[in-house]
Formats: sequence, structure tokens, C-alpha cells
Amino acid sequence: MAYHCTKDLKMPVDFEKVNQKFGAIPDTELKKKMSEVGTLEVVPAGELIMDAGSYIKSMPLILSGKVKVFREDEDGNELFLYYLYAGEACAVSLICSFSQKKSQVRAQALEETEILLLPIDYMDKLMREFPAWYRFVVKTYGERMDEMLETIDNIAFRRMDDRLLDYLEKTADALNSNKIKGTHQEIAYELNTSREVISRLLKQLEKKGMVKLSRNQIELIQE
DNA sequence: ACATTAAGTGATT
DNA sequence: AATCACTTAATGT
Repeated sequence: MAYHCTKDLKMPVDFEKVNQKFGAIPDTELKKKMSEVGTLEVVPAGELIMDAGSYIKSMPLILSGKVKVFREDEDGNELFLYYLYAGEACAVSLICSFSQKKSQVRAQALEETEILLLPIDYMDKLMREFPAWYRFVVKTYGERMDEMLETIDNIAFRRMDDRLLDYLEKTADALNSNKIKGTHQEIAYELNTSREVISRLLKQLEKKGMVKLSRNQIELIQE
């Protein structure tokens, strides 16, 4: 069976872990089933979990770690979408796997990340046998939909300075640190704008005392 | 000290 | 907000 990942470090799934991380799923029987049917994959920090254009053969559920999800357009431009945390699932991949479509997004592990992979062949069965699964899927899909809508009006209606601040806050949150390592160029790439714009906006934020700038590092100041 | 890379800036569209 | 054409500052060798 082909998996969408290059690194195949599969292990039996620890039920206790699934039970603990997915408090959002009340049905213990379902979680037992998930542990039986799924495989565990450990992705090292920085690895791509899913690349645009790859087919998805299973639905990933994050057991631990953090994942950055971003879109990539035809010209190779990146656009940051959202972060995924433990206990969450990527609704995009669910839809992709259902419709047998290639992934339209890329996902990268920010730190070592454990992923529970559920083969899509089981989706039908789980849906029918476990109402809790159905509710979980609908719920995560709804959550992602909200995220997406937020991202859309970020782009369409908000100015870049809002987007930048939003990005900085989310990134700081994902890293558990107020200090964001990286260059202005990298941020510009993620937000699909130019380095000069980011530099200027960061300068403004610094003047407002919201941020402290140094080479390769941006420190967010708490309000 | 020199080269390289990141960041800052003014002008133009 | 994007792009260009620079300058200045920080860092590595």
C-alpha cells in the first residue's frame, strides 16, 4: 500500500495516546477502532508531511507536535494558511482523499510530529458505524472552513499590516515563543508579498513598540 | 579586512 | 502595495 509520505516510520498505535489527545471524540469504542486501524507516523521537525500534487491515501490526525499548512500556486508562490495542533485533523486531506484529488496544499512539521493515519478505505465504515466519527468530521470540517474564510478575508479585505500582525501572533503561538527566528524575506514569501513591504511594516510595528527587531529575529512585545 | 547576506530607504508606478 | 535601485548594518571566513 502506498502512502503519501517519504519517511515510513510506522508503528502500532497507542490507544491511550489517541484517547487522551482526542478528547473531542467522546466515543471510546471509536478511538479503539482508530488505534487498531490506523498507523502511527513520526515526522521529524522540518519535514514535509504532504506536498502539493501528491495523492492522499489516508486521513491524518495530529497526535502531537505542530504542523504548518500552506498553499502553493502555479508559480511556486507560497501562502500561509494555518497551523494544526495535536488533536486536530486536516479536513482538506479528508476531502482530497474522498474525491481522489491531488493535494492542493503543503504541510510541514514544525517540530517532531506524531500522526495517526487512517486509511480512507475505512472512512465509509467509520462513518456508518460511529455517529461520533461523523460528528467529529463535520466539526473539524466546519472549523477549517472558518479558518479558510478568515484567511480569505485577510487577503481580500485586510491590509497587509493586519495580516502581518496576525501571522506573527499565530507563529509565536505555534512556536511557544515570542521570538520568531527568520528573515523578513521568508515572511514576505509566506504572505506572498515583497521583502521591502514586510521590512517597512515591521519598522512601523517597532515604532509602536509592539515588536523588537534584530537580525534574523523578531520579538513580539506583549501588550 | 573582505565578502556575503539581511535589513533600511527613497523614488516611482 | 509592488518594484527598483541603491545604502547601511550585521555576520561569517
